[in-house]
Amino acid sequence: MISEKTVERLSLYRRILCQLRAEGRESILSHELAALLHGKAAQVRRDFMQLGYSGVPNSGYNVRRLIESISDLLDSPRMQGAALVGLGHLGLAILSHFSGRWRQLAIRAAFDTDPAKVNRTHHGCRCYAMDDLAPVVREQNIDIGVIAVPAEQAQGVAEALCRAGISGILNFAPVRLRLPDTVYVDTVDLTMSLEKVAYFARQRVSARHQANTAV
Amino acid sequence: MISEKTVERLSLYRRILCQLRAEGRESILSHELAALLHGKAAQVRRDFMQLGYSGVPNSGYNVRRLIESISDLLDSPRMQGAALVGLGHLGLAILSHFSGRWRQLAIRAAFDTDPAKVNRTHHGCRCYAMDDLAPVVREQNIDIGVIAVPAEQAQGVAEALCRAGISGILNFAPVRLRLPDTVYVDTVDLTMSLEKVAYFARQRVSARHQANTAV
DNA sequence: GGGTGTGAACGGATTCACAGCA
DNA sequence: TGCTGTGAATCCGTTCACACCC
Repeated sequence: MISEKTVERLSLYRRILCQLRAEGRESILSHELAALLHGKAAQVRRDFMQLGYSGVPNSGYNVRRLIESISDLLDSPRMQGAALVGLGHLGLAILSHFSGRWRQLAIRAAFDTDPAKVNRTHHGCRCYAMDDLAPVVREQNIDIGVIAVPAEQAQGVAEALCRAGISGILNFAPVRLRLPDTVYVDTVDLTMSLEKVAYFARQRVSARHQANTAV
Repeated sequence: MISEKTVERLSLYRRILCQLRAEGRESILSHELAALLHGKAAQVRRDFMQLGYSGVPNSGYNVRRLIESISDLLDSPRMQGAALVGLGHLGLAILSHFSGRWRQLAIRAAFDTDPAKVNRTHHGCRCYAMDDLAPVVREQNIDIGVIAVPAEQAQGVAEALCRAGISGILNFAPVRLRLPDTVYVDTVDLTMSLEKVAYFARQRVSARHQANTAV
């Protein structure tokens, strides 16, 4: 019902709104929020329309209520747990990034094949052996998997997570996962992102050069 | 001229094609490639059309030539260099991910404020103090910046990179950077990605449940 | 026959533009 | 007056469908 793009923006709105609230701001206009997001005011209004939250003409949106409204949509009524597989640098980065920040969504367990990491706590999160994946996922009521293992192992790990009953995966391995479409998959591909930046950076350079010579 | 989405896919095509080449595969049909990408054949053909590379009816595309053709577009004729700012777990993850993998695009220098990291080599990459950013960027002919610092410092780092003359930024900090539009910016937002997965994972669960009860 | 290349149709997301309201 | 909510228009990416070629 609500589109992927809209959900992404709602997540960003919420983050910005929380900052504003912390600064004591009580209300905000659509075009102010748009400016902060590099978007257009109409888009902001349409997103909130989908949310079902209404603002007030001339005084805008109430920051606190808007945050609540977005949270009603984005957060699960019951706690959602995530499992992280792979405790290399990337896994550790993810762990420290998410450690203890959200109440409604937390990484509850980590998994790795390295015996030196297993049965220890990293950034406040216990690391288990891969064999324990299914039981731990079930016991801790985990329904999201985060994959931070090398490309070769990603497909296997993804399948194991699915068998354990997970319903969403955030994948950092540079592979297109083949999974039943009962699970939602989002892949963050660092290589692709860097190549994209490299390409468009070059375009900007030549555009700049062109503009200079055109004058 | 060529869209962002298309560039993303070209990057993925190339990776898959390189694997195929390594396996000794000489040619491939549009619908085979589409299947590997979870896309449609028409899309693949259209992407290659934009590239200006033509296949042959009934025998498809020559793998080696196609890779060359994509590389002509994506890779810079002269080497492109990148600078990484922030050597926390995320920075190290990025460094090890990209270390020595590409000839046309490499991370040439890293920067951090921590004196324990400065003037040492990490994953084959020298770490400099932040003060050296501008001179090193200029000397090493770097035109891409990768930001892997905490949110609070990201804007400042981004501005410093711009002043040093960079033309593209890959940003991992959860902030919308405000920069002149002469630089291309792509932000990879882990928090947003995870929240998105969490949301759609929930939707899948209820969809599954609905399907079960509907029968 | 079974591919490719591509104009045309489609669909979803964004933006415009304006009615309605404080 | 200056904002919000929203139908209508527009834009852009994707997909269809078919002419053309091996």
